[in-house]
Amino acid sequence: MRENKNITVTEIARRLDLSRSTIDRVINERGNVAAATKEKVLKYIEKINYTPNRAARHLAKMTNYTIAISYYFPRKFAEKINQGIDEIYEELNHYGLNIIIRAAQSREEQLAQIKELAEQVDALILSAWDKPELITLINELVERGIPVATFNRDLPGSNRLFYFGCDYYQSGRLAGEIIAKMADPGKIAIIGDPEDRIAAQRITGFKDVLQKLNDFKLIGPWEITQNFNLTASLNKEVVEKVEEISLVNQDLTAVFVVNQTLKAVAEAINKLGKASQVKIIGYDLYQGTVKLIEADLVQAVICQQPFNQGYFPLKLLFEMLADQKDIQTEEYITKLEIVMKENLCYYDNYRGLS
Amino acid sequence: MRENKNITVTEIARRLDLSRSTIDRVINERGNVAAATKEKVLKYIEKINYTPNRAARHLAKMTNYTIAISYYFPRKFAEKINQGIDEIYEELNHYGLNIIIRAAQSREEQLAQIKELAEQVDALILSAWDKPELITLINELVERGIPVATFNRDLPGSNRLFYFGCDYYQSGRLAGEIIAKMADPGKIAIIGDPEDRIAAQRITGFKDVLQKLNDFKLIGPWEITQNFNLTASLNKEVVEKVEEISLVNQDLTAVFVVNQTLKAVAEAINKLGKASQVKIIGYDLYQGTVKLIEADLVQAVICQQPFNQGYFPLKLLFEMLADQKDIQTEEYITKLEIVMKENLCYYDNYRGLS
DNA sequence: TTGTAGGCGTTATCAC
DNA sequence: GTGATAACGCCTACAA
Repeated sequence: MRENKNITVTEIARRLDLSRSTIDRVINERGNVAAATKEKVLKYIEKINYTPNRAARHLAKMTNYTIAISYYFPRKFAEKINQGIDEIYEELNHYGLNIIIRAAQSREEQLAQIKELAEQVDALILSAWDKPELITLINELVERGIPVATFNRDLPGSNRLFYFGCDYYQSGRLAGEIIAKMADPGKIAIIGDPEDRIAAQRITGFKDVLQKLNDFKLIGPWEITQNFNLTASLNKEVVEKVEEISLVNQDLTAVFVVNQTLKAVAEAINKLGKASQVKIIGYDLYQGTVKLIEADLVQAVICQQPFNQGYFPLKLLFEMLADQKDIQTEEYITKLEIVMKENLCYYDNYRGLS
Repeated sequence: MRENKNITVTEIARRLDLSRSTIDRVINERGNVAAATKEKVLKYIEKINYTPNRAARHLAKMTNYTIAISYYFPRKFAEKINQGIDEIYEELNHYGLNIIIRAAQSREEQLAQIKELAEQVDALILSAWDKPELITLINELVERGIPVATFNRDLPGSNRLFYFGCDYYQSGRLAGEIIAKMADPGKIAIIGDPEDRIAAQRITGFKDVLQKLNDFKLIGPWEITQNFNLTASLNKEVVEKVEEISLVNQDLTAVFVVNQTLKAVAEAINKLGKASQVKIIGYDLYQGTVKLIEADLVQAVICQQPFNQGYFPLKLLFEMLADQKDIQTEEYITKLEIVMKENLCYYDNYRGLS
């Protein structure tokens, strides 16, 4: 049984025969309290397990914090992030949370936006590509006392307060396990850009799981540049590349797609009539992915809780600013979720909770 | 950009040249307001999109609601439920939420507990087995104005306000899909008690997915009574049954375990040296399940967000009571999550968020 | 070093 | 019908 004792500062003051402000001084460490008094108050507070009433505190302080979020994501992924942002805004705007969202269309635009945002916010949350210039900027902000957190993509080398997102190495391992359990013995092609830090981590994890199994031989990775706005020509390039791979490797039984070319890859395999023979695994739900899973062209996709990635960084930072809550860890690692046909309904346009 | 406008009742009163009380009467529909005045106020409120400050409201109302939770679960599952309960208590106890948890050791004990709880709470949340007596009791409570919600196990035929938990039919379908993707062609044994409503739903879903595939033949279900405290003798009974099934069906390639006998089943298959040939799928993480997955004796397990099942029913009911928020649907369906070796770390002793 | 007083935005009670 | 006025628990001057 958890019960609200409802003891107030006034009540404590009455019982200890002191004034409310003295209690307040002790609680909020404002100084100017006799050692003996302080001791007495602390002891009593400890004893009755007092915690200040959040509603009253917010009301009295009338704090107002503006937190900005900057990212550069594919549309469908951004939508899910935004759902999380909307939810936490709904919960906390009455306690003084203001949010600025800046969705960039390119990496360059993003850097400019962050510079601009820095002047008008109490905290910053961003998902950005590694860039020495950006790291310097972030460290400057932190120096200036503006807390910065990263989400989805961490920024190694920077002094960001914490990272909220998935473990990409582990997500590679998970993909490896799924393929090992579903694919027939044979060759597995890896599609992705190992120049990209995150893709590289995934590929490493993937290899670590599969290389010790005798059933499979890994080929690739084939570099296909990561691009959110898959153009027709790029799409064609992917299709041709996959066709070639499949032709050269007749014993191809799986494709591991690390970037956003999942749709093109699946279409190529399907066109060759090899859909039932070649298993395809990828990441995240982008435009078109849903249909591929429904059509059994893609066996599974690994997701990383985009809703939470929008929701929690804001919550954590706001509670730090407004309630002096501590950040518990510098890495909040999100769950890796396996999405297949029969649980797809919970990930695509899911209007349920969390 | 989402920004806090911070318009107060006092401000509205000033602008409309009325008193705060009048504004309050309109907002909270207390009556005694001239039609014209009311109209004017409503229009203005609509225009500026006013919503009352939650902190101030909580402070002024000083509401105090006690919500009780009653369940009867295996230990490890209950632990996860409790984590969710703790979290929401942490968040809302300052706004007047008190919680009573009653974990029963048997169905009979649970019924008695619910009767007792009914006298001292503002709302009730329960996960209980179907029982005409219980349905009558619940309906009585609802009649008396005490909202009742179900979680994990719904109570069909009752007037509960909402159900929060998973779709068991769909969880059966998902198990079917996983097995279809992982198992070699052959026979699939179903272990579970079809007398139990939930097991029956899972089995139906499972069959609906697999029966149309030619690769597999379903056998069973074998009734093994559901029991949370798997005794040594029951364990032995399961092992013997599985050995027999495996012996009679040499082309057994998968076992679908609907109840808590997962560990016994896996041990039996392992003892027969058929672990690599026979894939095993089950539900939830119980004592011992983790080790089975790590040892590749169980391929995957389907989970249903136990944390959320503890967290959200309380949140929803409290916000209904304290903030007059509406319950949006009478069925909040939780995600079905696939847990395998490489994402097991996020489900077992996971100290991350959500 | 300690105490007093007023206010945050809302609700509730009373008087006009 | 309407308008004062006093809470709720905490914080922040300012006074003693």
